[in-house]
Amino acid sequence: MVQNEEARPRGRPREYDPEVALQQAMDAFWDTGFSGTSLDDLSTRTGMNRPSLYAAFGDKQALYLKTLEAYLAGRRKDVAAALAAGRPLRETLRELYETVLDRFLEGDRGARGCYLVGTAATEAVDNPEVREALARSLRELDGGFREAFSRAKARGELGPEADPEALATVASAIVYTLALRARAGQPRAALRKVADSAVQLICSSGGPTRKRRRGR
Amino acid sequence: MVQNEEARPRGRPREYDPEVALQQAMDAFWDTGFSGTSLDDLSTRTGMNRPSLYAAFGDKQALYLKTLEAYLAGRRKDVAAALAAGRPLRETLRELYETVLDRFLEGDRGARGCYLVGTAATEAVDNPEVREALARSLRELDGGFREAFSRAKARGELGPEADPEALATVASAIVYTLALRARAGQPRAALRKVADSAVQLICSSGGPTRKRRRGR
DNA sequence: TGCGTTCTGTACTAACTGGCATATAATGTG
DNA sequence: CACATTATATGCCAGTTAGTACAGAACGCA
Repeated sequence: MVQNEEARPRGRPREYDPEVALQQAMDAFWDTGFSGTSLDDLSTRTGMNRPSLYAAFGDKQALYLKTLEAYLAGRRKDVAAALAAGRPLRETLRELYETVLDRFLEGDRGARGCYLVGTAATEAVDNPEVREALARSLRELDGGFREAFSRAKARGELGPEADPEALATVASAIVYTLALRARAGQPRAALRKVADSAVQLICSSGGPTRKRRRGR
Repeated sequence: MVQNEEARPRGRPREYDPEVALQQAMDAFWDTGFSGTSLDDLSTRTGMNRPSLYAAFGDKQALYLKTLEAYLAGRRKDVAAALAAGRPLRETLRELYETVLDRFLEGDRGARGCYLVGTAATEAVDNPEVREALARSLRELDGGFREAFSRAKARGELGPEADPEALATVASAIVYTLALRARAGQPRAALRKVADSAVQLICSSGGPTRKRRRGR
């Protein structure tokens, strides 16, 4: 993955891996939010001292924005992978929500939900850059779902009256409610039930389907 | 409304109204979150100096928890009022979401969404009391919707296959997605479309209804 | 070996944080 | 009026905050 083995830099080598450190900084923000996380916390969690943090990522806000972008890139990949596979809609949705739940429930100090819902939402009123990142992320998820539902409708998995855009807003709303519920401490079984209910409602909408779901 | 005009206290009278001050403190937290709001901010917004704040509400965390409870009480009233009225389900839901949107879109510094989603969610990982308040609030909204859907099903407004619990989780998910979208800066028209889509999906679920919606 | 380069470690700053001690102002009561 | 009572106003505190200056350490290169 390193693009050039022999192009090593001149001076003293880093003692940290920038990608790992960024992930550790994200973990810190994820637990306590942007305002609630101090540079000391970040320093401890990353193992980097403050001057190194500044040299690598800029000030606290720049670091936070970088963690946001990294999170978005990761989620974008997850969602695209789940939605792109050509499996039945019902299975696709169920797997997507399960993947999302894995992410929302991990964390040493308890479930933390979605990074955006848990940290960016709070900052969004006061900070236009964070608000824009949040808005962009919402648009992306909506768009991904909308396309998936369009394709499913074209394949006959959804009835002729199904509205891909409407279904997409519901499908993404389920992601956010899972994020919130996870952060509120609801157990995985309860969250799975929420997701299954939504899948059922979505997949049986829009009138009779051209072909029944397989095995039935 | 004052319970006894002649039972006035002995010493120097207050220069603030506790209810108004609590609302102003809530506005401050609403914009910048718990950690992002300092006692100086709270002092400025309420017009009270710090010793008065402490005498009236306790420390910062106690004050925040009091604003949470006040918010919950207000929303509880809103939701109960909207869901209790014996009107058709479709109208009831539409009005409920419109009421919720009014609340989410107000604010001097831009739309702020739901107070819980915008502030309590961030604090919930680190603070068990906040997490519990958040969890309680989610349960209450779920319960309110579930009862409303049960009644609607009994009245024949929902098909026999409709699952009130499943519909309730979707209906409340819409509230949270509206909160998030509002805080991300989406305009009212977009939010209304989200709400309308969800109402349509919910109200046409569960198979054919016994009686058609009025005028049709 | 000496030198330029890049990173790390320590220590510092000025501002801000939540919280409180103390003094004073405004009321009712005797 | 003096006094108890309840509030406000000023100013202080020790701890923390984000950010940085500076010295030294670890490398490549000549």
